[in-house]
Amino acid sequence: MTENLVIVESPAKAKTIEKFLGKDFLVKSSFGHIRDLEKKEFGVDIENNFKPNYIISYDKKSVVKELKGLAKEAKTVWLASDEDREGEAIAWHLQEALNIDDNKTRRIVFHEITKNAILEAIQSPRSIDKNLVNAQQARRILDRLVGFEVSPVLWKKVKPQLSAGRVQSVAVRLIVEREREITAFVPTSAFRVQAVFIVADDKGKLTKLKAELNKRFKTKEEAQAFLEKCINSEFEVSDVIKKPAKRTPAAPFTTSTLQQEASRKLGFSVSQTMSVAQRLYESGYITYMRTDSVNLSSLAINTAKSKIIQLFGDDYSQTRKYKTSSKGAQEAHEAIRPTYMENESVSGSKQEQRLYELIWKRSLASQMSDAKLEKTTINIKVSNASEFFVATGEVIKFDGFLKVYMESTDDEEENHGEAGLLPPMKKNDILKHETIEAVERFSLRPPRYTEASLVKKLEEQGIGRPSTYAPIITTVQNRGYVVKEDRPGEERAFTTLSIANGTVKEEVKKENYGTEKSKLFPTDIGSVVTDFLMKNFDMIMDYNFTAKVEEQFDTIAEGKQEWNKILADFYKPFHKQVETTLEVSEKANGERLLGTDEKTGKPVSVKIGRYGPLAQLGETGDAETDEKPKFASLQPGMSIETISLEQALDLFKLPRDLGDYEEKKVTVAVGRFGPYVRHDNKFVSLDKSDDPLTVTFERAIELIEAKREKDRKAVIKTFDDEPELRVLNGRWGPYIAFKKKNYKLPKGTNAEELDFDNCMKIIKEAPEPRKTKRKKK
DNA sequence: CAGTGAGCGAGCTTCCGCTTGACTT
Repeated sequence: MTENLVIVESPAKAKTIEKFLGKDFLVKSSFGHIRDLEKKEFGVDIENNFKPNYIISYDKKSVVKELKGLAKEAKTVWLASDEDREGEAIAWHLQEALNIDDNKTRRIVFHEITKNAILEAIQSPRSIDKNLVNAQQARRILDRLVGFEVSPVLWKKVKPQLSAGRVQSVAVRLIVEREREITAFVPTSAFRVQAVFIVADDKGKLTKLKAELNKRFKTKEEAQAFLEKCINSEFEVSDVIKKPAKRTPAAPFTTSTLQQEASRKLGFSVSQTMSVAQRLYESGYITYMRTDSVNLSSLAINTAKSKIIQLFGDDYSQTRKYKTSSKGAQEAHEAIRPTYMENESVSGSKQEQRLYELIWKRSLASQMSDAKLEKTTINIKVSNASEFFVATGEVIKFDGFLKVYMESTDDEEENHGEAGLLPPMKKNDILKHETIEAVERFSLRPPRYTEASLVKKLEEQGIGRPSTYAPIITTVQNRGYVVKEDRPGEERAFTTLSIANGTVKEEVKKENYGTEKSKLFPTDIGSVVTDFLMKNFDMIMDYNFTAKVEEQFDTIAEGKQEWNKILADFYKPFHKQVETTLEVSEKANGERLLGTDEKTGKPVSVKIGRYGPLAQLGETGDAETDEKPKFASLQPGMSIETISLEQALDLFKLPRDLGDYEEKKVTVAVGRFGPYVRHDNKFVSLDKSDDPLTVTFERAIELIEAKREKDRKAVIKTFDDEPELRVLNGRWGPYIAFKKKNYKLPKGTNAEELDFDNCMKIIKEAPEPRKTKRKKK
């Protein structure tokens, strides 16, 4: 029998701690929360002071059973869940669910997984902080009330199966509003003037110097006038200004900053980062990856220091303590850092190695000295004009932390990176110009969110927690509110002016802009739901709602307020909104009238239908003519908010009848899988370059014939005795098709040599397809 | 797999935060 049972949240943590504590301690894990509100019948008795009804979560039954047995045998049970609201609640639920006596329960906490921290914790146990637990219960119950009262309103007023919640609805709102800012954005253009000067040094060696004019011109005429003045101007250095500057390293990683940097530097998605980090954590290479703390243990700071001195010398070391600035941080863990700072790399997959290296560099850099720079600004006056050119350069005098790590940024500004060292120059030097060019540049619209920049925004607002950032991104996409995709950019013309042979030459060039990769776009349903919620549940949709209720939860944690009182205060006005909305609110479908079809004189509108966004031609309920309206689904990438009348009318042109081929109709249309040609009940996808609205009969036949040829090649073997049995060539190589089912060939089979008996044998021996319990759709 | 959009009614959906695997593609 073990004297001491220690329960932590994570199994990897349990393993580490067990080593520190020795044989008198058995360390087990609860795998997070073990109980939650009952889902059926709400799980909260609102009439009865919001009494929660907790049940053991389905997938925790065996864990709880095991822990219960161990707890019964142990003399002392140490509840060592995290030191935050959720951790305290886990400890309390454990005590309740495992039925542990108060006098044999000890509550302990530690912020870092080091031997000292753990031994110290064992020396100073406390009891469960019921106020903190109550703050968690209030949080949990409030989220249930919001989610389970508002979602059904959406089912009735918008569409079944939709969801709303304190976090997800606000996340969608951010994306919807950003998209509308982008739609409303009107770019302005201005002419930026850049010059390349030739500078000669003492020995007559020539170097180029790029400089930009201190002013942008609003019109082409102004830019032209300036360039004309330049033709006969002299260019003289009027100022050389040198200023020292410094840069400071960024704090070590939290979950949110790790997700951002892994996205920018390694191109990882938010969930990819988390699963790679999880593996590093389980291998013992890094500390816990779900944290909002930037704190490093003194042990880590010391090993980082000696590593830095060993690698780069004393000058590069500067120990620092970082403070968390993000709203609502609970700081139960350390920052994310290598377990052993001295390990520059670890074994594992390529991804694991790259993420580890990123974490190692960031952690090490955070304990290094500032980089010292010298910024040089050179002003060059133009004899015939009042404007002047400015060249800037930056020289690193001492690299400090930049030796290992440089943080990236999200901005899409075109000219990153300053020029490095400038050629030596002094006041009154006269410069010759190589080129002077005025280029029309357009203002930038607000950027769309990436997964990582959305996480950053949410964290800034105190919305969501490190353990939920990745799931939030998944949820809003699974609910169909948001899509992550690439979109092609558009082409636009811009004007350039340059000096050539003593005159100003004008050219019109083309550029692509607005190309998006892996960005978050709202869907129509996302926009409609957001509008509906904004109109009827402004309280929940307020960006400050979470911050406000967090303040309330804090007063509960401090013992200044009763948790049921806080909930009652919230629930009263909230529930009234629910009832009023159910009563008075119209069904929301985002309907928008686009105009009238000139041919038929009928109205054209768009809205969200049962199966998604659609365009409608004509009106319903015309009893006299008994004429039903025409419907057409919107195509991917179209939105009911931005579609034009012409685009909508185009949708009704499909399916198009192209004529007869082999006495059967050839039609072209757009289906769920894109544009296709249909002939004799067979479908052939159109090429990317084909437009279903204009594709010709000849081209359609070409596609049909190509498909036939391909199908012929797809059949490797048929059997006279059994027409339903065929050996086919598919996307993943040869396979057997038999009675509508497909069977893969055992490795090393030569498809050409298969005979009837071989095939039947493979079919017979094929493993039963496994049962799947897919939740989605 | 290449559609749908009338209307009725039964039965279902849904939240946020802690944790990992066990599942697909």
